[in-house]
Amino acid sequence: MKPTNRRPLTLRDVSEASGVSEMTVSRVLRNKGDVSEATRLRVQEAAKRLGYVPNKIAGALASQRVNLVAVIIPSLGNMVFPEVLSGISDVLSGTDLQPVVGVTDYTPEKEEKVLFEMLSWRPSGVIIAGLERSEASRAMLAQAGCPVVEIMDVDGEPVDACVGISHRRAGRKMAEAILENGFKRIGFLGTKMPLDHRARKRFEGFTQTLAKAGLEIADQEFYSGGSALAKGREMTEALLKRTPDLDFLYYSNDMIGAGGLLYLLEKGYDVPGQIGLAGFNGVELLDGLPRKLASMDACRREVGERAAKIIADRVADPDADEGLVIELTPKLHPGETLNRI
Amino acid sequence: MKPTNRRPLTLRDVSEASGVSEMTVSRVLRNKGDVSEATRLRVQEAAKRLGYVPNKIAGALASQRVNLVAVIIPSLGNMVFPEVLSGISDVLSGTDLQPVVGVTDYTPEKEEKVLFEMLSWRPSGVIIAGLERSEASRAMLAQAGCPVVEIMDVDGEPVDACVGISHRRAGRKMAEAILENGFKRIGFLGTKMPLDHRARKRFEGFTQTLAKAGLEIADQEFYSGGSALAKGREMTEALLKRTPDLDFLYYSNDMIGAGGLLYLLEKGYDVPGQIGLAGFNGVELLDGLPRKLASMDACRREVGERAAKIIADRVADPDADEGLVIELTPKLHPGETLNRI
DNA sequence: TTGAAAGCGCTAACAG
DNA sequence: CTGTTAGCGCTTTCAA
Repeated sequence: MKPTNRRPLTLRDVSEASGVSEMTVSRVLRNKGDVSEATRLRVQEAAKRLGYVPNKIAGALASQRVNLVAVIIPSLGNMVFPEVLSGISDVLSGTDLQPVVGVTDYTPEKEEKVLFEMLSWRPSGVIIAGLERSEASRAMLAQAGCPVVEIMDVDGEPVDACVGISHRRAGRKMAEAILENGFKRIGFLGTKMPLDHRARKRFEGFTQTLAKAGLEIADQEFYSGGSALAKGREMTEALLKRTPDLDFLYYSNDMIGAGGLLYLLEKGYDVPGQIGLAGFNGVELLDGLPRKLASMDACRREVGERAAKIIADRVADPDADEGLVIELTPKLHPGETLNRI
Repeated sequence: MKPTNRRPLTLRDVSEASGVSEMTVSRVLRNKGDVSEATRLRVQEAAKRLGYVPNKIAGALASQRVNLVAVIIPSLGNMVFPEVLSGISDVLSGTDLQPVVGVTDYTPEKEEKVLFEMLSWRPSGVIIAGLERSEASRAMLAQAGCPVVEIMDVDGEPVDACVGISHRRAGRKMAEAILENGFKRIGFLGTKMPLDHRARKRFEGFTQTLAKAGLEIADQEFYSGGSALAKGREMTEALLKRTPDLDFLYYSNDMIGAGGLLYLLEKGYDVPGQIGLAGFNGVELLDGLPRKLASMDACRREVGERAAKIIADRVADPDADEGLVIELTPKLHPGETLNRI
């Protein structure tokens, strides 16, 4: 089967093939307005026979409406974002809206570019991760003329609506749980990403609560690139070599936490008796680990669902929910690496 | 910062603000044609000051060109596809083309829908996973009037171009390696997905090679849904409980393989002395496992890169590479769970 | 180097 | 229920 037709078909072709006016053909193809059953059938038959695919570009220009929702996230490799997407996608599939994904690689420059590119298609809404961005990006969002939902974080000033958790609060909560369990010599392992503001806020909340208890991070280690699982091992080894008396390791994500856990169990550490562990995100992966890693669930699916809901509602009624801020509560999963009974 | 302007700006607004004709404004904004430095600056200043974002819908309709490449894949949760995407994205970022992702959830119906939806935006090219699809989908691709690259598999009849590995060959190759190492009682663990044609073909190639050696799969187990790592554990346990004398387990993906590996090591099995293991995909994750799982690399990144290259070349020159088929060679990574020296 | 006119393929609005 | 008439905001083409 080889490409046959260079010129894509137009409404006119269907109109001629069916002997019905373009306008009526358009009505049939959009299920809009009343059309007699007879004409409907003739048109549908002709459209299908010819293999007509409507031109949404022309349709969008004429109707001034585009059923696309721009979804802008930092990365797809993270497991976290696909889950948000799937929440969005589930909700939107109940409407006629369609998500379109753009990726920023955690850089404000790329974000600006992607945002500009997507807005130039005049989407019906924008869902975008985080609250920190360039002035130019904020300006574009403010002028977009469509609903904007910033997601995954609520610690900051949204342009419009906002759904997420407070990462500062999440960091504090984890610190409290660790302190309650009597851990004192705490190490931190994270990513070398100054632009991951959510990780930064968790870290701030974490250290802040430790400080209140008169403690500080005893040692820390950062990585970038490579297999997170392998890096978790390496960093854990390096950290404990340098500071052997640590009794707790707080990882900025579950993947490196899992690597650390595997390493410690292999080396015969008593977890959590001798050393406690916790990660962040509550990823599904944890279920298969030899011991369940403590973590905190960032409500990723729900974030996606709520954000999509806000867009859908606003598309239906432009005044609904303007500037709405939804703070979700991250749940602590103590797993088997945090509680010393 | 609140949304200020309901009506998005048009070229005309910039034209009026700068005192330059719409046409010349358009030229400046697209770097097309000769414009005097003076006018160029005035226009750029005005556009930036107003925060003008061009309307690509109108532009695309007028110019009959869209710089979008439709990328259609079964899932984002799989880790495999984000890697392909990143290959595509890397290559396209060197052009003015932009990928747009659609997800089919491994169903032909959703694929048909997504494909129709994307084609109705008249993309410059289509990259789509797999070779098996409904007649309607094939027809749409054939009529699309743009380059089409089917990826990840070469065992079948492409509509146009094609880049991937032969999964049948991959299955055979793995079987050969297993046989060479003297394993005889082989179990298979996979997903319950009749529509995952690539997994099916690997399985066929695998059993076919076993058959030539007078062997067959001794037992098998399938799963669907849930944490793949956890499922890998459960299935492994179930399989060995039922058929304790297996000496090799072939997993249809690395994640369940990793779960199985963790389970076996925990239970004190001698791997690969007592029982050998292999997965498929060569995911990065494997580097952090206690013992490196044997696997086979599906060249995911390269597949993405090559596919994007084909599209880019064809956009530049419509006659380039038509119907090109590129078969990549999957590499076997024996890891530490296959070779008994 | 700049501008004016004529659509791109479709749909809103109105008339029959 | 069906058709006609005007654009949507931009770019192509041609003229100045």
